[in-house]
Amino acid sequence: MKQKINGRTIEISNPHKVFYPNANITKGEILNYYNRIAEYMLPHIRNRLVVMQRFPEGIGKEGFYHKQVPDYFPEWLQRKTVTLRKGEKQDIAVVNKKADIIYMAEKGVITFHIWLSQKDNIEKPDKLIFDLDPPKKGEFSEVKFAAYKLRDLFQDMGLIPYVMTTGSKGVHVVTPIKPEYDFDIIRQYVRDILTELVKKYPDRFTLEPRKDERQGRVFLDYLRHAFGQTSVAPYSLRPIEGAPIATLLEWEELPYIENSQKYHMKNIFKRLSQKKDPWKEFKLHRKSLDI
DNA sequence: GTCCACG
DNA sequence: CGTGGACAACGCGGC
DNA sequence: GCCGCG
Ligand SMILES: [Mn+2]
Ligand SMILES: [Mn+2]
Repeated sequence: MKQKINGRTIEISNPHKVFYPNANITKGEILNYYNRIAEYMLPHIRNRLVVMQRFPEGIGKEGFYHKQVPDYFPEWLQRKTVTLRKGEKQDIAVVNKKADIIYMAEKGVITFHIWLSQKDNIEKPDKLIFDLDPPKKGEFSEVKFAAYKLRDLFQDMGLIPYVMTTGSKGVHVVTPIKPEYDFDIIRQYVRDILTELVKKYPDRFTLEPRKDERQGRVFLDYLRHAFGQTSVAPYSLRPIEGAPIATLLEWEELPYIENSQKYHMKNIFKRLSQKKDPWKEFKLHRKSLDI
């Protein structure tokens, strides 16, 4: 079977292979999903380097993260050569068009993880991302409490924070910024800010990286702010039964969200047909940080 | 999903 | 010619 | 340097 997109012909293999065993979702359905969702994804993923999380045998078998684009990927898929901390070079995939998403999905990519910077300015992130997860199963309300506190914090700084489910356990609070500072500067800056917030709520928040030291507190994960680190792309599927999706929200919806997997392959298009883009103004809301 | 050494 | 097995990430914090 | 973590 073949599909033609953006003038590229993509050969689709094994469309009937089951990728989500429990729900019986096939590779063909995943490709159909990415075909339909691409227009919503592209504004957020375009011009960014991506790490592919691949499950060529479905989520019932082991998957892997894939950064170095293999030579057998087509020449039309853009690579960006980056130098790792250890000095080695790596050719990372860049998403520019719908065909890029579909090609990667054809190669078993279920989840797209994207850089916080764009391809022409890879050293400088254009958004802040804080990853908030429940300290224990079923404590999503703690995640929401943390999200609101971060929202207030950034709004008070004159910034415009947004919120999304990750489709896994928690949420991301994402704030657009002008790409003016390197990752290391940003990370130190946000860490200092969060340290103050933790002082205010020492029994609910922590910056402790070791799980067994968190003691029921929400880890305010700021560690995505580093060169080469990624976060899940908007509208990416997750490799979890039920095919949950990282979904952009309005702050006004958050009170009614009870878990991170509320939106999934079976209900997302109903939502999209009823709701205007909750992040429509995201790029317009990039502000300078006062560092 | 693709590659390739090996039978 | 067919196929089993190899392969496909990395940066940060803290000890 | 290595482990836990995402
Ligand atoms: Mn998370
Ligand atoms: Mn295979």
